Amino acid sequence: MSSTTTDAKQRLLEAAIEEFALHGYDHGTVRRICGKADVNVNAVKYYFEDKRTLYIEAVKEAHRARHRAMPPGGLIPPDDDPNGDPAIRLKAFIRQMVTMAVSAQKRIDHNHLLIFREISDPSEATRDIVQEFIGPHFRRLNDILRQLLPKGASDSQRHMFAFSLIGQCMHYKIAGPVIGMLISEEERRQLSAERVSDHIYQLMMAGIERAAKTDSA
Amino acid sequence: MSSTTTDAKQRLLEAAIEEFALHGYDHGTVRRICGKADVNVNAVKYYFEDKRTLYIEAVKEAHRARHRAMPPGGLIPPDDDPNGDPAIRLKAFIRQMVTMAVSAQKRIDHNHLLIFREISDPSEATRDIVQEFIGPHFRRLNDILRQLLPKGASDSQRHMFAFSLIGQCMHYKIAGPVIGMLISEEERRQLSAERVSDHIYQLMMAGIERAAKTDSA
DNA sequence: CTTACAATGAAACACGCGTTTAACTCGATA
DNA sequence: TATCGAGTTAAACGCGTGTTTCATTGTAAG
Repeated sequence: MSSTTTDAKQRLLEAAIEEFALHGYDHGTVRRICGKADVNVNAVKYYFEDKRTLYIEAVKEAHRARHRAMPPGGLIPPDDDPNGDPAIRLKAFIRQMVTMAVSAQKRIDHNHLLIFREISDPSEATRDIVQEFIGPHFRRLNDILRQLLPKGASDSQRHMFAFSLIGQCMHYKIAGPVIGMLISEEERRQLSAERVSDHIYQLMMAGIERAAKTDSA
Repeated sequence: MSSTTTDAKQRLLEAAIEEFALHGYDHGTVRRICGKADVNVNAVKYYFEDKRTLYIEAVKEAHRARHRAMPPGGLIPPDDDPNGDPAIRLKAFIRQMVTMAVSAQKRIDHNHLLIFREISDPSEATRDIVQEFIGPHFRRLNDILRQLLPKGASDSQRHMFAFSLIGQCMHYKIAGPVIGMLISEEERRQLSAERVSDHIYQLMMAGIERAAKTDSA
């Protein structure tokens, strides 16, 4: 059995996910990764040729790991019925994304962190990530919005709504440190995933309803 | 006359703004900066002690430069009357921010780039930047929102509206590359600063009006 | 027992970085 | 003219990085 080799490679991958999620590709060092994985620095060349390849494989592994451990609370909820109430689906979508954005600090989910980082700081692997990982979610969001927006809404109109939603959710993660400097710590605690996601939901629904009115007018 | 010294220091600052705006603090190298400024590497120690101080001074200079070259189309329009129609002020605020976000590619404005980078990728200087530069804009936005939102709206409620606005605008810059991978190039061109800012304005106003209704109910 | 080979380990290499040192230039001043 | 000091220059230092080399281990096959 080549159990040890698989173990070492797997440990290396998981350590890389954590390292790159916390520090990004550039700031992440192979020495720290190997330290976490308890393997020699040479292992990265042995198993992955170089740092760049290790990173790409780590992102892919993070993707696979997320699909493996989907329930409960996965990104694509198993009960997201395409024929369900689109408003409820939208609310759930927002809730999940905000939770990812604001709660990634306490319950550290390196797989999610890595994806967020890829979006805000693209690397050579971003094209793959977008196609394999982000694309499906973006299409699902667009499906929901298509049902909610008036029939006459154009693709670009719908996409702007999608970007508005995504932008709001991601802002709490990306600008997290700056937000912490702009408001008091006490108020920061009040911005729970529940409150924030509800706010975004109300805002989106209000905009959608307005679009419906101006469209019919 | 100490014209040459001032020249060298100024050239260093401007080169640093460009370098840090394009590559960020970590990726920016003092050697490249000195190359652009056509000065010796030691000049950064001579004039600014070290890289970090040079960076902070560069950001401050970028701030000053923006205020110097304010009209036309500056971030804080000279005609932003605190007593003017808050809806119009909001529209202008959004328009300016979106313009910064989407047009920073063609007309390279290193000063703006530097600020955006500070928000999405904080450095040691971020605390200063937030206090001196971002804070005033954030407060101005909150002044506008305070006039538009119902009296009973809490601080955190108003702040969430502010973050929603900022998040939407910044998303077009931060997730620019990913957006380019999600939609066609033709549609990408359709997302002009005018359309996007109008969309965000409509969305925000709809949300504000809904808040007013639910508040009075 | 010997061999073969995957796996590991320790050390060094080559490079770029920020930083520092020390020498040099050159105009102002006494 | 001699002196001083601000400005500038070239070279090196110390460090951390990704990467490479080469020796060593452990295990399975011949």
